Amino acid sequence: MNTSKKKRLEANGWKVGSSAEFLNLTAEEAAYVEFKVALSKALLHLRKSRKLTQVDLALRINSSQSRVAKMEAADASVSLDLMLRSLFALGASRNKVAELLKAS
Amino acid sequence: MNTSKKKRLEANGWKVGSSAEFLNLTAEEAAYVEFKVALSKALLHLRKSRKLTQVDLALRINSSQSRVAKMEAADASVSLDLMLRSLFALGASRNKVAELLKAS
DNA sequence: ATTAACTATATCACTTTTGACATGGAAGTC
DNA sequence: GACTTCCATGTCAAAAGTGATATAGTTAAT
Repeated sequence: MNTSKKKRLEANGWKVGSSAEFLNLTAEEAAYVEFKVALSKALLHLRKSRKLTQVDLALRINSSQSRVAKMEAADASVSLDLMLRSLFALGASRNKVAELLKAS
Repeated sequence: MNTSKKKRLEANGWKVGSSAEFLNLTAEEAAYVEFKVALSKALLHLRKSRKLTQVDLALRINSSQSRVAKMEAADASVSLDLMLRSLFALGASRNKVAELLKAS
């Protein structure tokens, strides 16, 4: 990973280790981040397809517009739990979610 | 839902509402729980197939044996984040996880 | 150029999740 | 029985995630 990418990740709150520890974490950490990004895209698309605003969705899940925005930005401060709960709140089935998660 | 099931869920820390609020939450909450259970089963099977003990896995993910046990029990106190991170730590790919999540 | 509607980003008190630890139970070995 | 290995469950201080709020940026319409 180059320095600028590392900087970018760190700037968004992602912990980026180094050396051996870094190498150990990379594969699973990368998978985690990719997974989160896939969820964020799915969320955005599903929300749009439902013709809802971020505020609409926030109300449905008892959250706030800012949190929805962060979910869709795959921000490090949001959990996969919240993102998945949101997808389910938008009516996505478990199978649908599984489908959405497949690598593009 | 009958009373005994409700009691069981509550005893394990699941919040079970009632009346209208209860009805609203059911579908997505059910999807969430089913999702978590699917992950817990996948975790158990993957760990076993790798011939690892709960302690082994705990060490790999910088967690503890008790947390792993709770993950495999789909305990309410564990996040999907931790469970997914664990799956990735066991070498599961995003596609593999998507596959595992399909309803049986 | 204003206004209105929607989204992005930052901060913070409060809540939930966490690893660690303790302990008990189950299944096997000697 | 005593010992070992593995898993289940409870508790708790510390860490991470949360909704709320504020505010700024964007897009479109009049």
